[in-house]
Amino acid sequence: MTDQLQSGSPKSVTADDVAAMAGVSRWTVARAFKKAGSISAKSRKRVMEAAETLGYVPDLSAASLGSDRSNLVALLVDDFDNPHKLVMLERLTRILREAGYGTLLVNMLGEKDAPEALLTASQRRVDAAVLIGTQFDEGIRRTALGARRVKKLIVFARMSPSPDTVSIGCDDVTAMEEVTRHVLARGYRRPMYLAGPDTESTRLFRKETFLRVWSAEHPGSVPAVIHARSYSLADGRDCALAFLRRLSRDTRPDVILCENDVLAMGAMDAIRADLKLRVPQDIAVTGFDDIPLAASPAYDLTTYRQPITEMAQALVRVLGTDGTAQGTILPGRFVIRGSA
Amino acid sequence: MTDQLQSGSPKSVTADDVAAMAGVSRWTVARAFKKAGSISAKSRKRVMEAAETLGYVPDLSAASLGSDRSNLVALLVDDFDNPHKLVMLERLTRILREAGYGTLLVNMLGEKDAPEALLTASQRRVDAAVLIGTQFDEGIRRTALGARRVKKLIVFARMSPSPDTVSIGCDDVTAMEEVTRHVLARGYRRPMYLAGPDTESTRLFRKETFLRVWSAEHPGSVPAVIHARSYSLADGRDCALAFLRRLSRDTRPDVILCENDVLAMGAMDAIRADLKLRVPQDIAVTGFDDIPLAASPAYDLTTYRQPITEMAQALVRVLGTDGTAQGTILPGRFVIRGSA
DNA sequence: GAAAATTCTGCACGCGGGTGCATCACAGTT
DNA sequence: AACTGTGATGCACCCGCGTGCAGAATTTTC
Repeated sequence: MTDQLQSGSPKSVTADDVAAMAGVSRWTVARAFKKAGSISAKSRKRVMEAAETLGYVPDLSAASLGSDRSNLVALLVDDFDNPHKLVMLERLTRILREAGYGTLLVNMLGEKDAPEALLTASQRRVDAAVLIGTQFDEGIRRTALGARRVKKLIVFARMSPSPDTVSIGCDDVTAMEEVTRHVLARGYRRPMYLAGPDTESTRLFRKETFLRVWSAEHPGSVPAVIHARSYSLADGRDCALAFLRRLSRDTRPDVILCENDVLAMGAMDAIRADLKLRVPQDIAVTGFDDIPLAASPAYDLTTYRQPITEMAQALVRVLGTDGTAQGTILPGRFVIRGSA
Repeated sequence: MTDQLQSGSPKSVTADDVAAMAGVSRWTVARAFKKAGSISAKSRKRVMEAAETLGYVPDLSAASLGSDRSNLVALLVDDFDNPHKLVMLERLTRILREAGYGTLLVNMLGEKDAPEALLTASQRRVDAAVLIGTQFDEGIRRTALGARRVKKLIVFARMSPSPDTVSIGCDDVTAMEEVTRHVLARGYRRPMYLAGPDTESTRLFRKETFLRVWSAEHPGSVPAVIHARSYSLADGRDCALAFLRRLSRDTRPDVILCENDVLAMGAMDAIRADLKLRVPQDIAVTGFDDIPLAASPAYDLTTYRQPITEMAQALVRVLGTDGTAQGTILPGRFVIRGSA
């Protein structure tokens, strides 16, 4: 029993073995495994039975050598601090697998690492490289041009302006309009915006939309905007605290709109644990993403849920498209809870 | 620019192209790319320069066809509800990549799906399949025996009794002894244990260790043990609430030890939001894993950190071992915060 | 019932590179 | 100057399957 796993069968079973057993040629075996293969029902049955008893499964890495598609997509992630990434990974791996794709998970260690990360993906002949909520894409795009094996570059949960990448994301503009209107309707007067790192490559329109809608309603008033060093709980807390601590009761904001839930939770930690204030009575907070913990009574965060499932389905559609595919922008859902 | 990505170069550059440019044979090119290749410094330099200008990178899926190793490992995950998985994925993908391995992320949708999940992995000729904190492994082990292409089956962050799998995990026994002693030292008298699903295949020794240590100190007293339906925030909360709600101030536990942080947070939500009690004054709570949010003041959870980095390094070592490798049990670190 | 239109089926060749061995060049020996 | 040992290099063959096409087996048509 012990070594069955190691040396159960010296060589793995190939299409030839199945062909021999079924009394057909290797190519007929291959046809039996393609849904569109022109093959008689009889021999397909024979082949499938032989494959079953032999435990044969086609070798995809060999298959991708001959054909020009591997049914493999690389998921490039650069920020594992955000629990929302786990939601995305779950949905993407599930839906991609159901559509017949394998997923290669590549950890981008930093901006300088991006080209190499893409390279390792291209070495596996991926059908597409998907940047998941990545902050930088311009440099990556250029290396993608170099790595000829990357056939498609897809930006997921972000909007890329590059003409040769496909973006699939949530409709940030509509979303943030809704959030801002809600904040306006609740009568808040001194808003503040807590954004992520202030890099020009960030392609979110949340901040801009908020400022636009707010200013339209309150001409002349310019909300404060601060940028956290990273999208992490600790940085969100530090950043919010550093800003709020210097303000008096009258000058401090009465609502903080945050670029995502993690920053929002950090801000809530600062407000409650550090400043000993209450949410939402003293300062209200909104987030973005609706990560699982946002629903916990410990935060009870008003936030906006991205349509991850629909976005993943759109991704599958793009993968199936041969030519130049269209990007997709999908509406999410505003989730009102107690924090604002 | 737009279509460079699509059709930049009709065919990708192969070792032959590099060989032609460097004036050597294809095999010399291959040697230049292996660290141990017997090749003269001069021709290696020529080859590398040619490869550089041509933008050549060896094709790993072709390489894995010829050799018997693919430098690819499959990560099988069945529970994306736990943020701790994200920590594991980050560490594993990082360290595996640094060691030259690619990672295939496979979402196991449920217990019945496990065999098929393993199959899809084996179709890519993975060097190993790693079960990450998976609840079931016995059934999987059997299918692994069937799927001859899976050369190694590794159980990560769990202990599997199967002789033909390699387990890499945290020393649960020592860990839980430490947690229990801490609880004892703090003078708690009516403990309760909140465990995950009660399946026999769960290979954690936390519950058993807690009961053993506690009973040794308090002979005769048998702590209550309840099982949540899943390792999710909501189930932890529901389960804890259902149990606690029926108890009076005198009979309810004064400390709840939870099998992981997510359950602990769920329990804290039940205690504070539902029962309007305080943590730790009314009921203390401990977790396990030390997920990032455990450090937030909103939970401030006393917990135990698994040595993920060391575990990932141990995994790399096992992958490099050709014969039957040894499992590894590593010590973690007890993290005392305010919740207990 | 024969000819024509359709399936089926088999095959040569290729994908990009690995393995093991045979060959070759060059340095050191006698 | 002929000889040997060692490292460098080239080559045949293989990995497991896809593609495109030609030949065989059916089915359809008149």
